Amino acid sequence: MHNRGEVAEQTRNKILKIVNDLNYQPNIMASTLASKKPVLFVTLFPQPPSPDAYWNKPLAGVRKRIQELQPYRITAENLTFSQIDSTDFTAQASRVIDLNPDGVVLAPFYSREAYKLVEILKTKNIPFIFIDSELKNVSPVAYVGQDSFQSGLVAGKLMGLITNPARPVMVVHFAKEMDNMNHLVERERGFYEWFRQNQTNKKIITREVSDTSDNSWESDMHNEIRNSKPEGIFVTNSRVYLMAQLLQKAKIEDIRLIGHDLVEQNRRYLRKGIVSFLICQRPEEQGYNAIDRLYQHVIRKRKVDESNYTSIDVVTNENVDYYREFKH
Amino acid sequence: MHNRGEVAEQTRNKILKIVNDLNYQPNIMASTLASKKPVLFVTLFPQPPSPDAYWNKPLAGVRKRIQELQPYRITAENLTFSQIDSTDFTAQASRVIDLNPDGVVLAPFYSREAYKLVEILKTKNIPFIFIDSELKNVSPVAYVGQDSFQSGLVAGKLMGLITNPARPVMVVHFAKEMDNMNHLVERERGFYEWFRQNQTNKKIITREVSDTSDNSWESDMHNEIRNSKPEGIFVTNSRVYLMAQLLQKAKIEDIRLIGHDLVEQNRRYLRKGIVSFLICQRPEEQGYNAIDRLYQHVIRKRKVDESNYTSIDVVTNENVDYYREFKH
DNA sequence: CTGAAAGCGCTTACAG
DNA sequence: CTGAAAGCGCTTACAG
Repeated sequence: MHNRGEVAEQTRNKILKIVNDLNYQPNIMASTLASKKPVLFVTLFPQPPSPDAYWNKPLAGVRKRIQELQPYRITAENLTFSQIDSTDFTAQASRVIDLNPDGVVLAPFYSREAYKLVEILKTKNIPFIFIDSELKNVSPVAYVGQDSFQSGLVAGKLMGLITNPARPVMVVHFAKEMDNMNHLVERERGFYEWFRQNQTNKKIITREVSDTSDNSWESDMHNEIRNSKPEGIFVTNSRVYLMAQLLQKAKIEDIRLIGHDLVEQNRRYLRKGIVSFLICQRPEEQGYNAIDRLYQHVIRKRKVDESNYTSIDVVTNENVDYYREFKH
Repeated sequence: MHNRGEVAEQTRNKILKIVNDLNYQPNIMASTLASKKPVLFVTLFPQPPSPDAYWNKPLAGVRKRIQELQPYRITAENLTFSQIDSTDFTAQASRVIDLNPDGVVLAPFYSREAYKLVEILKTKNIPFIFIDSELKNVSPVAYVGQDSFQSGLVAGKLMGLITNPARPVMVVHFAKEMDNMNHLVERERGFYEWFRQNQTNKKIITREVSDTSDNSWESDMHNEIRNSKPEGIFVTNSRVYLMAQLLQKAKIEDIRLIGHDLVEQNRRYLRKGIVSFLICQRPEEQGYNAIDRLYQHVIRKRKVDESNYTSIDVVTNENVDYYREFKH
């Protein structure tokens, strides 16, 4: 049964039949108790720039599931890499390898560098799961994240509901290196697609803000707004609070704002009514699920669903309090 | 440590201090392995009238968590009672008692009868958790459900978005015995409250449909619609598909529909565009969480949060596919 | 290679 | 009352 040594094919089948007939289920409690072998999972996520930042949330979910799994002798090492320096990803990736983990949860933020890490994991037979975004053609154990295009459709619909069809709207990306940010592009595509299907003549423009290290982007954006006079702005990521700040400072009150993710600053602007909708993706649940699937696959030897798209939540002032975070 | 016999207070404290200093955590695996004592949880939910009906969903969540907890020697007995006959509740309640369970999850559908059951559970020291709705002043281990008033606010906001402020809207309850259906009343209150705060002059009327056993309600409702000409209808529970059916049959296409819960028929009308929004409450998650809390309380002896309001999800044609059910 | 013993960290029936 | 042994259902090092 444990594939120890050679057994005649016939005997093997006979035993397997009996096992099957008795519907034998090994007792995991007894087996983890008897086996002293500890299990190590490693996570590799972007470094959150502040305690309220988005990437703390998947980590909270990871921690929760790890804590629950503590009796199974599972521990985790949570590594992070710089969101502005791709060489740091490579450095952390080699730490991942050095730890020789039994499983890895990975946000493949820099795709080129991530492909290299995945290559090594595969040769070492270390199972891995993608979170947030995925690399194609590398067959991970699972992908846990959202469907960005579809969430763009939702953003489009909501924008369609709260703006006059005759008035223009704007899409804003706060990001550098857009090529690595496939998410944002997909959200934008979905947004445009909704209007293509439902309000063909809607006027939409897209702007990128790649540098927010000083305030110079603000006056540029302010001019842009004066020129194109949008009635609504869709910010494709969690940094919608930056736009909210700008509108507040400039005392612009007739522009509707839609953005992503329930980080603390966004929550505040949602409550003030400056942000109309936030589209959310339950990052804590994603972290929790990623670890759970690794556990199911590595320890329980069960097959897990390969893809796990989390729900696309529409959060407003009225229901925001019921999208609470895990307690840490 | 196991409170066996008498120990001098001093010695007791000394030991407890050492235990504390060493940060001793008992190993649950070893303890459940050694203890042959099985644990029985009982659930008592309304009987689902069809395989697609709402109350199958909490049950699916219950089953999922029970299955996960199987190695802990936890089993469950899932009892149901008739939604149209309160005496059946009492009959099933006495079966609950006869089973002498280690914990109970209870939907207190008929409040008077439920109070009696809770009374007995308390004298027998059997912990219980409410699901879906709760009884006041009986201190359950936890309540798992939604905030109905708040979800009414969400319904109001959405209705406000998709209807002209100058046009009337209608609230429809499909229910008999409204006094026992506090949920529906609270949802209605929240709905009115949103308009009170945001569109004071909005015209809203409420209608009750208590008998849908034959089709006679349909012509009555059709007349009602012809008279009051609502632009939108809010159905306060999962039976919004009945209204959708009526609108479809009568070929009425200019009325917006908002309702509750992602049952299969509602999903279909959402896809067809006849229902604009469904407000949902993750019933599978509620069942799952109820069992989990019972487990945390009974087996792990941990304190659990007393109330657990689930999120108020806004589901549209664009995001419906990502609110999937558990696999059974 | 393979059978049988020791041991994982607890609980509980039992002997003293 | 209370200490010490047996046993829960497995894994793994070990002897043959």
